[in-house]
Amino acid sequence: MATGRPTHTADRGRPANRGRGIPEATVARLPLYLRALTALSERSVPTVSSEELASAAGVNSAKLRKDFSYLGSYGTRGVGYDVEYLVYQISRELGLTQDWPVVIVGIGNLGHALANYGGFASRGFRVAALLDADPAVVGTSAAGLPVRHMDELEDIVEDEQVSIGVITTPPGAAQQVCDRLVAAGVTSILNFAPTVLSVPDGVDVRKVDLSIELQILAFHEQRKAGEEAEQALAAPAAAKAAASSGPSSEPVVPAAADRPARTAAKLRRAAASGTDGDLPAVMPA
Amino acid sequence: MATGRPTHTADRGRPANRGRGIPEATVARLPLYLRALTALSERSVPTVSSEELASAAGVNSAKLRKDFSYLGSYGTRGVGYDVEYLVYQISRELGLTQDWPVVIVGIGNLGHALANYGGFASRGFRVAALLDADPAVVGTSAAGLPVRHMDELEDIVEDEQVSIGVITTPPGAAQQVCDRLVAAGVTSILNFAPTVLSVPDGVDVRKVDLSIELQILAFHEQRKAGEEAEQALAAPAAAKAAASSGPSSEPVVPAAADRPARTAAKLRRAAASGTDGDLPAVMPA
DNA sequence: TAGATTGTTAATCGATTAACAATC
DNA sequence: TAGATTGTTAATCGATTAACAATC
Repeated sequence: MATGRPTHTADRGRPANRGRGIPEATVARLPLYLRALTALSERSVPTVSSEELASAAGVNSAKLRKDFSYLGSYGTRGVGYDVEYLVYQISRELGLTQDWPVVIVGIGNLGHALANYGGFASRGFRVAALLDADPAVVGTSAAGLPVRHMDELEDIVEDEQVSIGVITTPPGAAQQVCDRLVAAGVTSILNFAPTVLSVPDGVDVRKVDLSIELQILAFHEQRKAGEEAEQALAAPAAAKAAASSGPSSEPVVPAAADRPARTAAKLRRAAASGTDGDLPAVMPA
Repeated sequence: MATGRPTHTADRGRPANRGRGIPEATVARLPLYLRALTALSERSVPTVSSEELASAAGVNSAKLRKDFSYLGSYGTRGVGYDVEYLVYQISRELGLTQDWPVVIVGIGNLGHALANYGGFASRGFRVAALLDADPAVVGTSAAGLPVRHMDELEDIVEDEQVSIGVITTPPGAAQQVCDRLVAAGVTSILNFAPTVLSVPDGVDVRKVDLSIELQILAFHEQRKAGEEAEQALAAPAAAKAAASSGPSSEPVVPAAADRPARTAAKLRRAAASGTDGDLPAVMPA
């Protein structure tokens, strides 16, 4: 495959960088832009600048323009982007102009929640079937659809041409369900079970993992606590230094000082944790 | 802040690269390693090599060793890593050795699912309260906890020293709920509503968005369809060429050929979509 | 034309990877 | 010691960002 990038031409509708082109990071942001554009479209806003749209999508405008440059030249200098046209182009790029039947396997709390999720149907995705292995659940209904038995998985995938499967089973069942989905012909899997799935080449897996997200937040939260503890310790000395060096417009203790309750909680945590170099409470056996 | 990296020392328990150190990409993988290590620990496996652990976590071993090098030198050359010790070190690094009270706001299907999520409690996270604005929901219970009214939010955050909030409200309510959480002292938010939240500096937001994940899968799925269509078109010619160039051990049409049903579905989709340069069905007004 | 805004460049930053010296 | 495996280096790759020429 050629690695040379084609020279850019500004003709509409002929993307500059098709083929192996669009970076993953850009693909991951296209849905954000699309959502912001859809909101503008509903308000009948005809055009939008990169600055406005970037702000609505929560990114900076340089990144947005770079992202769009991978799709082609869909803007007008001095004016901005045509909202409707961009909605269409991004939808097409993401494959949302076609119908994507999806099966959801595992109809517990989470499966129910997903079946009822509104944003599902709105963007080309259609719940083709809900499946569960539990006879007590099979035959009930969720979001107006009957829950069918796992035995029907292969037939449904074939009959409905399903290429996307959503796994919301308990972790122990996830790999087995994944294997059956893949064997039946599914090539994209969205996995909500906290398990690493192994799949053959050509099958995409994305995972959504509540526990991981919380742990990442906890990491940063702990770090904030540590920083505020340091600031609090440094504050008296700094205040003294500031007092002796005459009037200053800069506050001595920023941000943290005006949120006493929060800081108190964090100091307590910082003291309780091993953040500041305590000996580990557990050592290797 | 000093940018010079301290020289690495191999003493246990004194991480080489603390402070502004650990890259985000590494932080995001620590929970994966921890999960794999916990499983090994439950099986009483005493030590594990980077190769084995990487495989269990679904990454490559070079990446894993690089990741661990940011934490310190916790392995033993020629032997591997002590499972229990590493569980402790990663837990501590992530802040999981302390208690993290969490509030969940919005007790619909998804809120219920999260309240019942087992992985929640197991790793230092504790559901401090379930909150909802709907009087019909307030007073019911989920996962053994009563659903309380939004009015109690501020008191609960203060009393229970909550620093992490989970938003599972409809999108229209998310920003407002977020503002209240932040005003009450919450500094980390996990957002399941499909909305861009704006928060002041010092507050972390992570989002989980089903719709975005599906759209990313659809993008790749569409691309697969396009590629298989190209292969199918190229196949007859390639087969002819191969036939005339004598015996060969390489298959002419790889992968796609042995999954006829799937390929048929994709060819249909490729034909239906604008992938191959059809004129757009929608043009700007 | 003058003002506005895109699309592109180039510099910078951060993440990944393979290879291997250090060392258990 | 010989074999195994870590921790680190350095090369490479991909993503971000600011700046600005192109141009509407």
